[in-house]
Amino acid sequence: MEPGDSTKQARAAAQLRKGVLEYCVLALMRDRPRYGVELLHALEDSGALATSQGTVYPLLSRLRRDDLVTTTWQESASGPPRRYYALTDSGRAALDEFTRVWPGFRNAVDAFLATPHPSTGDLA
Amino acid sequence: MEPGDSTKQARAAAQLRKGVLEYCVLALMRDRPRYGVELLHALEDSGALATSQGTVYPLLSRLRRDDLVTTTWQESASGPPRRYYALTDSGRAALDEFTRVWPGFRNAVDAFLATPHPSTGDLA
DNA sequence: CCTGGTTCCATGCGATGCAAGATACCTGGT
DNA sequence: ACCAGGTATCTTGCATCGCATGGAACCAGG
Repeated sequence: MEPGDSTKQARAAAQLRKGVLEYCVLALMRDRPRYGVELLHALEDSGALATSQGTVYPLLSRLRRDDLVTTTWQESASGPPRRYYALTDSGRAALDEFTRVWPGFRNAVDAFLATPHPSTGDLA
Repeated sequence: MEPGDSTKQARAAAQLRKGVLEYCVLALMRDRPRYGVELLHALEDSGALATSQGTVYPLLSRLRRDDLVTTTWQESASGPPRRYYALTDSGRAALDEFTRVWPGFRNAVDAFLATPHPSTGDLA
């Protein structure tokens, strides 16, 4: 996906990311603290959720503002210090919430796409 | 889900809807033309994608503006006339695009949520 | 000193969902 | 004729979010 890509497919994928990215980032921190570029690379590797720094850093700022993550600076062997992001209790709760909500949402979309007649309610 | 609901769960679901609603509405028109309130009820029935008129009508306006749907007025036996929305070729193409993109996206999110270690790339 | 790689962050724009309100049509009761 | 209630459409203003762009700081090597 090149930067200047503005095809319909890219547009659909872009809209799709909205709101989900936040929780995928939280999920990445579930095991251990991560730093910005690390998260960026993990999202890139996933393919469908690849994004840019201009998206991740404001997102991380919001997470910190809402007390979903805490941060600690840590020296790096090769490069400037890294700011590591770790889940707070609120952050873990939010992630759990999302994990509960997601399957229902996913199945609903699957139903709309799969079924020829996703049931308007009537059958007459 | 009450109107004034602002719990974390509702917030997560709201963010989730972004970008997906458009294509679910298109999917609902796949078989036959539908009118606003009909679409609204179908979304309500799905549970996870329930929304309000203030969301659906601007969305339908955008779809019409982008030539993804065409509309025709039709009398109703009980009530004011209804504006029926039908897919255009572009609309059907957009729906197909989304149908192609969605599984990859869905699986990516599933992977992030399910796996304890969604692979930062390293395995050492 | 200067180039290049790594890491962080802020600004401005466009798009989207939503609450709230406004308008119009039809039916039925008084 | 009048009014209330349900059906159906649409608009306005707000908050949020993803993203392109640009900038700043730190380290290593030539």
